[in-house]
Amino acid sequence: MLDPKLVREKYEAVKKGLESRGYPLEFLDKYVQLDIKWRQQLQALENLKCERNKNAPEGKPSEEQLERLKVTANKIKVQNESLQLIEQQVREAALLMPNIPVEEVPFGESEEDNLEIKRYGGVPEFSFKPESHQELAERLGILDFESAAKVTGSRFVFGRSFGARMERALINFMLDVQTTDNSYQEILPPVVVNSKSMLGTGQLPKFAEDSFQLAGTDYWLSPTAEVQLTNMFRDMIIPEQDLPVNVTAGTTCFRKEAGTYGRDISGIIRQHQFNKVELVKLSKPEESSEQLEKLLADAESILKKLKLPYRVVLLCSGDLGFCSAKTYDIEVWFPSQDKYREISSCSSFLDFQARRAMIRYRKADGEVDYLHTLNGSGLAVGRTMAAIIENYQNEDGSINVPEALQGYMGVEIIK
RNA sequence: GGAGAGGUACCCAAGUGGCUGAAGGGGACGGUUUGCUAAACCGUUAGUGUUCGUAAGGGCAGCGAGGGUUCGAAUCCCUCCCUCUCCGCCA
Repeated sequence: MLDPKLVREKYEAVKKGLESRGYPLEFLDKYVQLDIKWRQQLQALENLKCERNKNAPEGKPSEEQLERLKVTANKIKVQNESLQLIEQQVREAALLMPNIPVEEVPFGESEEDNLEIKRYGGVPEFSFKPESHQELAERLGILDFESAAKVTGSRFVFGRSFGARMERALINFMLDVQTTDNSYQEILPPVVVNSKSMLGTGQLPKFAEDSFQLAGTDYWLSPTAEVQLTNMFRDMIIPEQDLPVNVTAGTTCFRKEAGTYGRDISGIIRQHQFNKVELVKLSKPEESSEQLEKLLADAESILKKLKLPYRVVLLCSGDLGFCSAKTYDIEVWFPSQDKYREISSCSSFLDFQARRAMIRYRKADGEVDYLHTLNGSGLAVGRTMAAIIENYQNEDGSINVPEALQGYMGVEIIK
């Protein structure tokens, strides 16, 4: 949620920011109108209540007094109903307004306009035509799409043998690195979350169709551990000296992938269920920009250790996620597709989520303010496995195990 | 799933319709005393949200959450959430 005061006082800046990401300005203006109306109605109600409180009788009121009190009470009731109506509208409008990009975010309309920041590792050269991870994995019998189609449906997969083992190895490896080298606290959260949490991190109300809701309940299958790790701190005031908070979790995530029919239909790039190691930071506002760089470096460190070639792009305004003010995507090289594909997304939300979820901090002088939230994948596990299979393939269809993973896998090669 | 008990401020806890935005205790903080510490005594201690205001400073809300009854609700009624105890079932 944007700071309502910011919208009131810096209208032009807000307008410019929202416009840059393609948000329809009539929605903004509608919100502004509602906000003005809401404040007027609020004042009216509060004046009535003030009057009531001033005239409150000490004990039992006389008949005459009672008559007057009833009149006021009725006025309050009517005014309150009118206020509630507008309040609901203004709240809804506010919850549907996206965050404003920070200054350094390049203007652009789509993926095409994202800014490449850096590349790491050369693109591997193969003396043969590299195969897709799906072809390789199915032949090796480590990924089983047929069973998944039968038991569940499309966009699900069974890992088998070293396919199952590598997924587990990667989760352990990633968590070990993040907890040991980069000092995150490891969390094992529920993967089922309630609507309030989904609202806090911005999955609701706008993106309900992207997640699975458990029938007849207020529960959702979490689409990302960002939801759990951020909402853990909902409605809390954290002492300044405890910041930054760094937490990580390896969880299973569930997404409907509505509207992606036909995209990435083969392989494990886009699944309804996947594992991800998530990194979440809570930061003092003045440090969040620096913390985003750290977060990015923490995510990158996994790819470096696995010796996978990647690049980092800074998302343009039009490609930013709803809550994000600034996002770096890390894209790993997929030889079979001859391109880089997203494997991590590292974002700073400023106080946007903190406002929704009421996550604040107390400064040394006692003042309380919203903190900044950040998160990033460190990394998407299935995609990492796919990238390893493709980048480490041999001509005979066997796959070398990256050195960093050999201890976790117990083998040097999968064949 | 069945039966019961609860949720009040940093913690414990009193409070069953107006004098309660809240007794009492603990803790914390400040002070008196003391060579220092402890003890004792005195004092302070709802943070917060929101709105009006350049500000100073007002207003309103707030006793798990949301509704309702009432001139008036921590207190009565309804729904929901959470915690605990016992029984049943279970990885």
